[in-house]
Amino acid sequence: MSTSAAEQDGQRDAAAAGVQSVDRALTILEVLARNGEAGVTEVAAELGVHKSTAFRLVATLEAHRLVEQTEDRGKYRLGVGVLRLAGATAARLDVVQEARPVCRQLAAATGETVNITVLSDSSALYLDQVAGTSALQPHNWVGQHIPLHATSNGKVLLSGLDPDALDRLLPKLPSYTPQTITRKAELRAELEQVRDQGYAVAVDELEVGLTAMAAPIRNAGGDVVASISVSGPTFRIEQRTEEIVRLLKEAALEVSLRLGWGHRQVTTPQ
Amino acid sequence: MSTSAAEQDGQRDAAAAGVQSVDRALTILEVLARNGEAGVTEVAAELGVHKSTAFRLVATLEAHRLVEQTEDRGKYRLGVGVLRLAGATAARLDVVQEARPVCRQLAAATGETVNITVLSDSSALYLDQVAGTSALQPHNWVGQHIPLHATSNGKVLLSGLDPDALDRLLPKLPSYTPQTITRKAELRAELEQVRDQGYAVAVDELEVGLTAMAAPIRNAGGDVVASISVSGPTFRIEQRTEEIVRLLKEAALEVSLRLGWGHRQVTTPQ
DNA sequence: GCGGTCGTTGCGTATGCCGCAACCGATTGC
DNA sequence: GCAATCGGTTGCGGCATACGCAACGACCGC
Repeated sequence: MSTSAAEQDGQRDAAAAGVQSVDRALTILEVLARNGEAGVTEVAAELGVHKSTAFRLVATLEAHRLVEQTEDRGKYRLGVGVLRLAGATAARLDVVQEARPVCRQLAAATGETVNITVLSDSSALYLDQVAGTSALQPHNWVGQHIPLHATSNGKVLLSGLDPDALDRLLPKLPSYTPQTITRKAELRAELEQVRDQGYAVAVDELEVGLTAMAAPIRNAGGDVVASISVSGPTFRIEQRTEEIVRLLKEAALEVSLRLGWGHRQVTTPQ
Repeated sequence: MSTSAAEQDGQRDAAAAGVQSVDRALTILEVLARNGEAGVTEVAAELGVHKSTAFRLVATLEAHRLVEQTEDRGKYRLGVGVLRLAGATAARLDVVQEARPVCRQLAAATGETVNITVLSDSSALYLDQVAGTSALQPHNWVGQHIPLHATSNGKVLLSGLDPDALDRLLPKLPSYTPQTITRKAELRAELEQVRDQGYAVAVDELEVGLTAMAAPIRNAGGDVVASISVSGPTFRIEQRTEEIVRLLKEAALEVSLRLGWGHRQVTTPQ
């Protein structure tokens, strides 16, 4: 808490973080995640600490392979250690564990990219991705937070919540393309339809030319705990919607069954 | 330094880590990645520090969402923050970029041409090539689409797919030389062998006089995302297969590690 | 070549972390 | 039902340790 006269950015929630040096080190990771690359001086300025302090912290992170420097004398960026940790994290989540073989098969059957998402912090957190056979990885979404109202996964996740949670999670509905749903009433109607038909569609709503379809994954209690989606270029998807929806719903059901859904009386009120 | 009477595992490289508390915190992440879950007491024992120290560190990690505690009785495990960081890392991950220095070294060590390929549209797409030291140079394959069943790279890429994808991708197996595999059953057996031994060989199967060997490159999820190969005139390769295979597998492993392939035993409770 | 910037390193100091011990809630044994 | 145990959590004081300072070498651009 020294130099309480930190004039630059007062909005940093510096307090309430137990160990100062660790907190600073982890903040460095977040800075690197945000900026992609950063030098020691830049990091030091962002933390409001001395250059040498930032360097020691970065060096410690580097010793654990969490960051790496681009060249001998260069900037720093996130390292492979992060990916190892992420692999262990994903392996721990039983949703991912159970869903992975199903995702593989779904990706093979449709030829498109398959994703698993969960609700996290008012957005859709992408947990896993299996690339389709068509081509190179279009985009790796894993770890990204994506708006709920502009994606098929998001709609599915929202459809599992009680209606008033909608206002709490999504006070506003920003627009990304002309197709993005921006009116609450329209979104509510859409979610109602998702609940009815058991899947969601998003055509050009997040990105023009990108279409995705998603279905809910339920746990033993019947709650929607995750969402599984198939996505690809609109022109490839739109001609095969029925087939993909069928495969998608089968896959979602399969994962739900593995998680224990349907094995006991479901007590969801109508 | 606390009393390093931690008798269990002496191999901890305690020294040479700049900031002590940060080093300990990051070690906690690694412990959690390895064990899946751990309590404060367990973590403290593993680090050789006091319970309270471990708790502060874990609490700081928790404030950054890198760990989270299970609701019931307060064990800790890796959190979603790790996935966010991984998303930022994966965004810049490029197979070619990560593989290039390794390819260079492999080309120098073997003196032969090294290639990187991925699966694309039912064939092997050559992404990168590093020429060997020999004067006798093959042509540049980069950008070419090459049949999957007649190349070592193709076999490796196929070996990462589920069996029924084979029929979809390769309805027919055209012949290029007398050595080309043209029967599905034979190809299946060959792929099985590739999976077992971790590399593939193709001798005179695409072009008479051309031999290639390839090994799989895997991403964090364990999928085969690319293939790396060493190729050259049959007469030069055939006498050094064991050496080349060893170097090749080392190189493939190195690239896989850079892409996050660090697979760990997960001791999830049954 | 010269000023500016960046990553890196030795050093002294007081800052912030660590170990101690006690607390609390839950679970177990008798 | 009570005591004993175990595991996570918290106040406190001493002292190790992480920090800021300043200087260095390397690089870049004017």
